Amino acid sequence: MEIKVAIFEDNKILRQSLQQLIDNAEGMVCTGAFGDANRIVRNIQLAAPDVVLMDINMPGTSGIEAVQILKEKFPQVQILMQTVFEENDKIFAAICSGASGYMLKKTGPQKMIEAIHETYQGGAPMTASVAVKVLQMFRLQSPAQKHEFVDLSEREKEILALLVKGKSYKAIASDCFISIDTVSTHVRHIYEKLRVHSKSEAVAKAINQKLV
Amino acid sequence: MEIKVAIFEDNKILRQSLQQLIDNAEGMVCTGAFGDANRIVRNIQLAAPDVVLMDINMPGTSGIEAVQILKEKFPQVQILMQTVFEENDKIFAAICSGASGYMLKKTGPQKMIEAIHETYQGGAPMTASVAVKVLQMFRLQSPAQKHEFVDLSEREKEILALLVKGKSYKAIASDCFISIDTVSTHVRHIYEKLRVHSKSEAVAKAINQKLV
DNA sequence: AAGAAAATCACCAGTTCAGGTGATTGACTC
DNA sequence: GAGTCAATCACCTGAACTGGTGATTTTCTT
Repeated sequence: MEIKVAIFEDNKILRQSLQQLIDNAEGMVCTGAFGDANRIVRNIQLAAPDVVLMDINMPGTSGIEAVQILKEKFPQVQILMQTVFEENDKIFAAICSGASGYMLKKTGPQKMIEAIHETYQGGAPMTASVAVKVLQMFRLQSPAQKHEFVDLSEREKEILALLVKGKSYKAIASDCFISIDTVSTHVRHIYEKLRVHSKSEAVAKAINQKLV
Repeated sequence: MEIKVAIFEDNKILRQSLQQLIDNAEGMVCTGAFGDANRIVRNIQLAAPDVVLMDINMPGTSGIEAVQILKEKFPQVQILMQTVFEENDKIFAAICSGASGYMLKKTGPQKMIEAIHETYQGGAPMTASVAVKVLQMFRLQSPAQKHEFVDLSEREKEILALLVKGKSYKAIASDCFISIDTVSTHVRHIYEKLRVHSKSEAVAKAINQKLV
């Protein structure tokens, strides 16, 4: 069975050459080529593709929005993003929206065909430079916190969590069935352990260090 | 100039066949092949490689630890991880420690040579299944929050940032060279826009939605 | 059984905050 | 030129918070 591919690309020349490339390739066929993503739902129903080639910059509905719509309505369709520039935030947004792969347009035809096959098989083809950026973003996101080892008691953690939610001492007292003075004492202990001196510092530290 | 490659791999057969593969390939040479990462600093100094092939599971110093050591002492060396299994946490740890690429051992020789070249050129070669896992992890980590689009003025963002740092109105007033009453007014506007009613709620929202 | 730690309560003084009203200036828009 | 909005300042009240003291009970460790 051939892989059915749909193309969304506003540049007519590029769109037609992609269509040719795909139709001439072994094992795949282009079932639709569109200049924008405006009537995407209907167009996808018409083309019934396995894989979608999606340009990220298009007039009207952007490629990113299109991915979100597609992934919601046709989650089985695999999406391969195409772009000229390697913008961090675009890459980030596309991946989070559910794109499977991310190729630069300067990619050669042979590599492009390979990428489509890989996408169809559930892979995640990425242009080298994009892969590097993804790993970089990955590293930035996670290792931020060096757990300073704050040893809060259960009760203190509970109260800290309520503080983070924005509750007042009074509300916490009633939530925990304790007096407001007790809350105040716990909070003081929390401040000592976190080495802070206000509610907002405590909240910031709690979130940043994932204590809650 | 040939690419100098060092191998860390506890399985002798595999180590030797990798060495042969590299020595027979165009444009690269194996300058060291080691069965463990125990004396890694000295071994790296001896081999002076551009690219290191690192097995993730080794007796003694693990591949992950070795990556951390290498990236600290020889940050210019690119590291290509090799493993039999696709364990999420291992992949995660290797990437965060600074590995450039991540290939399964079942990868064919031709692909392996390509991956080494790509690593040397600053790329991030990944076996398809690994790339998919990375993107999955990526999606899990970030998309928790739907940016509610809060339109704070520059001044308000500035003050919100100081609130997050745990500063009091008085401290903010003196930092911004404005009166405490003005701070209070700005804070009130911030609360309205964020639809919160206390400093700690505002701080929590600011951090969670990355407004600062 | 002694000691430590957690959880609870109380009182208190001074500070800070939340939210309400009202007002001025300058920049930008229609 | 009228209207809007950001930024600024002022005054006020009641509520909330910070941090200090001291004390009791339960639970866990040694």
